[in-house]
Amino acid sequence: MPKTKKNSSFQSIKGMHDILPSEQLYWEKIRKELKETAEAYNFLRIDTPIVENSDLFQRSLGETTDIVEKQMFTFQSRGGDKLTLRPEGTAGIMRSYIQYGLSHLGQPLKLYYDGPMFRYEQPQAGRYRQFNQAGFEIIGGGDEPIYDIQVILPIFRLLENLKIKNLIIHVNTIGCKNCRPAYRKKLIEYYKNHQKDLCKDCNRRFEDNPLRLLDCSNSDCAEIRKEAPAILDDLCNNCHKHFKSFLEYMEELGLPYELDSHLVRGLDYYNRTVFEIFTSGVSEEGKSFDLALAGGGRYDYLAEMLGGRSTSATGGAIGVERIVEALKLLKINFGARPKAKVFLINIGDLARKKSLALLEDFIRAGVRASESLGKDSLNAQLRAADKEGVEIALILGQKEAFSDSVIIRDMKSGVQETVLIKKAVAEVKKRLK
RNA sequence: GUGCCUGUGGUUCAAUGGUAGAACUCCGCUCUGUGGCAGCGGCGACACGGGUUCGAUCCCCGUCAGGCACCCCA
Repeated sequence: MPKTKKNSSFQSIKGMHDILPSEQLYWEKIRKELKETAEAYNFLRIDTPIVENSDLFQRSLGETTDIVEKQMFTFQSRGGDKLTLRPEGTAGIMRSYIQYGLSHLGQPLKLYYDGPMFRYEQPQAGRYRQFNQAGFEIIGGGDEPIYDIQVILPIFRLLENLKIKNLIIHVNTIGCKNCRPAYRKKLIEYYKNHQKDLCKDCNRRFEDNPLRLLDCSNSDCAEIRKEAPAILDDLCNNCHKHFKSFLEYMEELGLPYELDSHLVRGLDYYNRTVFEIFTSGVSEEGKSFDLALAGGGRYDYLAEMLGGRSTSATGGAIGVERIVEALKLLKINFGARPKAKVFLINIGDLARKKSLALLEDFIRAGVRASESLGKDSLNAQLRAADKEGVEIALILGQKEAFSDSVIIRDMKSGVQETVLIKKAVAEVKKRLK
């Protein structure tokens, strides 16, 4: 047969990765911890669609944010609606909250979720175009800082339970609609005099999003920033009290935090408390890393922005791929997948027919069993059994098939015994004890 | 979107301006009813397109993909 040369083959879309069987242990563990943590802290699960109206994100995230300007996967439906693959989880949840009047479920309402998000970005380490976030939201019930803490706590505990070390919570406040505009003005005022010394990115930020001037890493800009007004000095009374109280809770709980006056989140819907959680360290290969694992903040204006009643809210999300990345860097493993205990070997047509039914008996009895029905030789099948590391092999050959019996072979000792097929499950169970 | 680096079997790596070799994995045989070891064998690759050349996997350009950094963020 002449070989046909493939001149094209499919591969996954840029920035969208497969989670292969070899990685699934991480994901299973994370999902399990997420569910347990969320339930321990009384959060209710919510799942919202992956696709929403583009307007939902435009209005909630802000027209001039990077996400809306250039990172959304937007398309038109056959009906002509402009739709977008969700770039984050909060907007959809708030939409659902308003749509179904979820305030009736009680206030505050604590919700959690996890699922894929989409952003059209340049992929690199720990950054994908399709990625998974797990998040916690607390909606309604007032804007007390204790709710900010109640979002940070489960996120932090979840990371802790996954054995991720060196966690540090960067916190800041970005004020409210009363004090932020004044501060913004002051900031612009200050930077206007230094505009010519700023890097070109900062000149762009100056126009679009002045708060972002605060986290440029350019050394000249950093120099200028030293003298820049700090928002902490310009908070209104309420915001000041709010943040102070928030910090007191952090202290009280002994959570490792760091005041980071440059932390300003990119999305418009945030106000007051903002936070990001990092882990850092040195991998076994000697590579040092500093990973942002989670982030969030208060978003008291979002409900109104979406046409709902004014409702306080706060939340945060974890980047699941980032966690997997951290677990790999830290060489954290969670044990192996449970293996099959029994391997069923068959030789000959009659035996093969009977072995399938026998396999069913084991599955129904809750004994993990494996087989290699496609192989013919006893050797090959024993080898396969050995590779799977089973304790017991069942050999169903022609002779046995005729007498409705089967050989039970202890793989370690090599001791064998022939029993009737209908007694096989019971006999094997006895041995596995 | 920008800059730098990189694309050779499933994986990790070689070699070469005259179309490629190994290790591991996988499959088979030795062993047609008894595994692990060993020996032997098999499947399997130059990302794609164009250019230079008698001839390109190698040199050049483009595309795509990956890595890193910026931007931004999870």
